[in-house]
Amino acid sequence: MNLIKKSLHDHNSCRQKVMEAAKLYCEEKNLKLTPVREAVLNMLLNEHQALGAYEILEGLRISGFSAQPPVAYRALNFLKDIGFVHKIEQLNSYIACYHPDTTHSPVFLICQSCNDITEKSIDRHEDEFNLLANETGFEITNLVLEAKGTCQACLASA
Amino acid sequence: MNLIKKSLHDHNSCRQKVMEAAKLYCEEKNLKLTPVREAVLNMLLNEHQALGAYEILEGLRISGFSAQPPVAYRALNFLKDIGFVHKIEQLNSYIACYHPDTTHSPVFLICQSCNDITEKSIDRHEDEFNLLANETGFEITNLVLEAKGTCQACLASA
DNA sequence: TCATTAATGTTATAACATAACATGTTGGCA
DNA sequence: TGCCAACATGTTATGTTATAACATTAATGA
Ligand SMILES: [Zn+2]
Ligand SMILES: [Zn+2]
Ligand SMILES: [Zn+2]
Ligand SMILES: [Zn+2]
Repeated sequence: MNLIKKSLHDHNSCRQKVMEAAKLYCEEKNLKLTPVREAVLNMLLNEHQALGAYEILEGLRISGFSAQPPVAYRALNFLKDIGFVHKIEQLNSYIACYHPDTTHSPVFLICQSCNDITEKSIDRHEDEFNLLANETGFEITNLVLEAKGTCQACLASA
Repeated sequence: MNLIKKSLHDHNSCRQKVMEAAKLYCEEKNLKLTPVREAVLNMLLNEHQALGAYEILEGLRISGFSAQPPVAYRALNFLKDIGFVHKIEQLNSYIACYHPDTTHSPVFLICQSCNDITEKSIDRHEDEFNLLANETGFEITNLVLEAKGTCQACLASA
């Protein structure tokens, strides 16, 4: 975990803000942010990094929830569907989104050295992908954009 | 499988061309395209679609090779490392590359309706990703770019 | 020849994910 | 209130993907 980065922002307030947003969103859409779902989101917000489903599950077990795999996967998929969690495909792991307020195509920068993951965003209507896809009449519904490499901090300390 | 597309090009010659290229490449780089590796590449070139590691394994078993998982994974990883096979992260499956001659960042268009996968390519030095990454001093070593959606043929017949 | 490296064989297990069905909870409506 | 329908959770079992670890064999080249 990138400790420098973690300390550079008011993590507590950032966590609370997103949790509030999630509650509001669910209220508006008449969806339920149940205890399990809230616990999963909270765990991901706390960690501020990608977690595997079985790590989530372990956290749920500790918190007294049922700890069978479907419990974790259901909560993760719910949160993913409403845009508050993204799946990192290359890592088979899940990460909280800190700017879920807009429809966005997340771009993940995954540092292979410190495991820190940065979420960036691209404008879906200006990106190369829709251009590429349009050439062949392909209609995009979902984009997975992940870059592996080395972050600035790790490059500097190498 | 997209039969239209498959029939639109001389698949046999395209397969042979890539296989030749792979042999040449390995010769030049002093790498060995061993029987198992060649069998795996051939299978992927024949199918012209993404296959899971265990489908590959079944093919190997039929061809008389040892059929334990590591056999398939080693061959797939070898072919991936030299750029003749790509992994589709969203599908946990593997697909042959038909233009492995240049260093390229593949972009996959995955049709959710017919399962056809189209590989496109972006210029690594002009793409948005390096711009995004550069902003934060991140150095990219590998890109995963996958779009899910609906292909032209499926859109037309819907 | 003999040491070194690369490749393959083999067993076992880890890690990730879902099917299927039972049970509980909630909220509307007769 | 009693009932139903929809949703959420609990639970068991199993499916799917991938690697660790170590033994064996094959090729390379002093
Ligand atoms: Zn996001
Ligand atoms: Zn780093
Ligand atoms: Zn390619
Ligand atoms: Zn299609």
